[in-house]
Amino acid sequence: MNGQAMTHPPDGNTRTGTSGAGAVGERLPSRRIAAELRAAIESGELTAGQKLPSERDLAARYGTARNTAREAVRLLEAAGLVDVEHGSGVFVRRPAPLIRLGSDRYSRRYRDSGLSPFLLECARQGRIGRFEVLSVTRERPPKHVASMLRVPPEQESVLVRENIFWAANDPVHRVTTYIPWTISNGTGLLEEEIPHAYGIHGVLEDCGHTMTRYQENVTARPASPDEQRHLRLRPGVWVFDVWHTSIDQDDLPYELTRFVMRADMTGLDYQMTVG
Amino acid sequence: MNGQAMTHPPDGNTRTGTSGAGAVGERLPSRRIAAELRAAIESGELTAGQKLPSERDLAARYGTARNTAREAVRLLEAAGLVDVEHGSGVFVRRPAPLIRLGSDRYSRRYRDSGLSPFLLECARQGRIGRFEVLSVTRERPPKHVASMLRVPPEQESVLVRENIFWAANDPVHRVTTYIPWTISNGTGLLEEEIPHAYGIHGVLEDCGHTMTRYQENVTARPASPDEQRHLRLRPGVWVFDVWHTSIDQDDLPYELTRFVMRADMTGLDYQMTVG
DNA sequence: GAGTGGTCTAGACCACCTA
DNA sequence: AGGTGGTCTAGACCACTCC
Repeated sequence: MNGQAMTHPPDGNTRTGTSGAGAVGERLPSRRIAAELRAAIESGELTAGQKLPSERDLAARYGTARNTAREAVRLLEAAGLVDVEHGSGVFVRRPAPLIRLGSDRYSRRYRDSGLSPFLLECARQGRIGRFEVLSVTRERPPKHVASMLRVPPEQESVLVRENIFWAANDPVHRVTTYIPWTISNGTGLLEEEIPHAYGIHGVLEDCGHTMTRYQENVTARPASPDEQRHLRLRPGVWVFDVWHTSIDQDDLPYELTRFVMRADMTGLDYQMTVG
Repeated sequence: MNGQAMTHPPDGNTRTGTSGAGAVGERLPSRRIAAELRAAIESGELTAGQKLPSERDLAARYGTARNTAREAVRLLEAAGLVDVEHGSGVFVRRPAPLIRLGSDRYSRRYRDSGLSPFLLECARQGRIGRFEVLSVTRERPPKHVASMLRVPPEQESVLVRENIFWAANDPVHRVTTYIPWTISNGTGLLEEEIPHAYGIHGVLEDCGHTMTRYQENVTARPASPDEQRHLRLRPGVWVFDVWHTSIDQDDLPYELTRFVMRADMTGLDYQMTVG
């Protein structure tokens, strides 16, 4: 038999009946296999961490080519239901613990905790956070950054700090911070090691910029190849792309940070007052 | 020749040199094709809306099987770079216009615009928004909803409204609103047509609940099959999953809404004050 | 070394779109 | 009708993991 003219749906196979009714109605073999596995996962028949049958097993059970079983696994992976481990197998995904970022994380009441906002959130959630400094440079700002920070692009430069934020053993955020050179000059922020327990915001506060409000623009998109590497992302995982602007007591935007956060391990909580 | 022992990389093909250096270093044929197409897109050689070579073309050009060219297209699709149209071809994706939701959309200063928050944002951005009512029911609340709304789950019921929000011809949000029955009873909110120009929040305001603050919890995840249908999502597109809680002048959470928003067409803007 | 997923071949027929 | 993507077959070899 050749081609797709399927005349042998595995109607009599042993799985029918053990999985939910969700799998009924799927006509394509790959979708049908995926739907049955999905039903098994959602019904709890297959539990988190448990191993699925191998692709060769599935193909044999359903009487399909291996590629077809493989396609089914792919659908489940894209849906975020399973983790595929090269060489070991396919496993029902264990939901990753979220790092929840609260909108109060910059509040002055945490000023004396000795923790910068990200480390504070990690500590709140019982995880050990840390920073990795990728680079600290002085650069001409991109147009978008220059206009946000009110820096004339042809005149001034900005301090750029590139970081990875880690929660336990997972790299979760790729962070780029821009500060006008006129503000950061002489503060020690050009050093890798930040000379303040409270981090960048401690330093900026000491030199006269207190955060009175901030703005965050949130979008989401597929990760770039670069981000997939840095954040060790499985294929198909999206990222949050958050642009954060800090505004001081004089209404001056004095710091701009881009957070690229793996969207499968990040939550954002905002508490707003209505004016 | 069989198997993957590739001994004929298309080194002398005509594309080499026309695409960027980003394609160099890819060893697998599928990745290499994807990288060259990606480079062509990112360099502007292929512009938005333009058609890519057909899978059969690509396979011939690179001397691979069609499946291999297809895999390359798949990678680009997952990266959000192209749209695959069954029967017509593969096209460089035209960035979809974002609906930006501002944190001030519930502000009372828009009270007299005659537009509810979503329609307001559409109008601001020059698009025509509309609601589609899927269902209006009275139900026992899920545990999570009951606790948020402080409704004892075994005693009370909630009004549940299911909507699709449309921006022009795109379904963009799948919205579920929960209101304690003790609050919504007798307000006319059980009707499909909401008896107030300002929408649900107008009705609730008239019966004594003014929004003084709200809370939004934002996560993102792959769309469920159901959401893919309702929002007409291309494979691989994620959704924002936003739980919004409205809190009134007496600090009572009186309304809970879940927004499932296609993440490729939605942005969230928050303006925060630091306490 | 046995078993798993990762990639590839060289075909095939089906579903859809455009003309 | 002809071209495009969608799915499938029945094989193959490679890369990785675990015993």
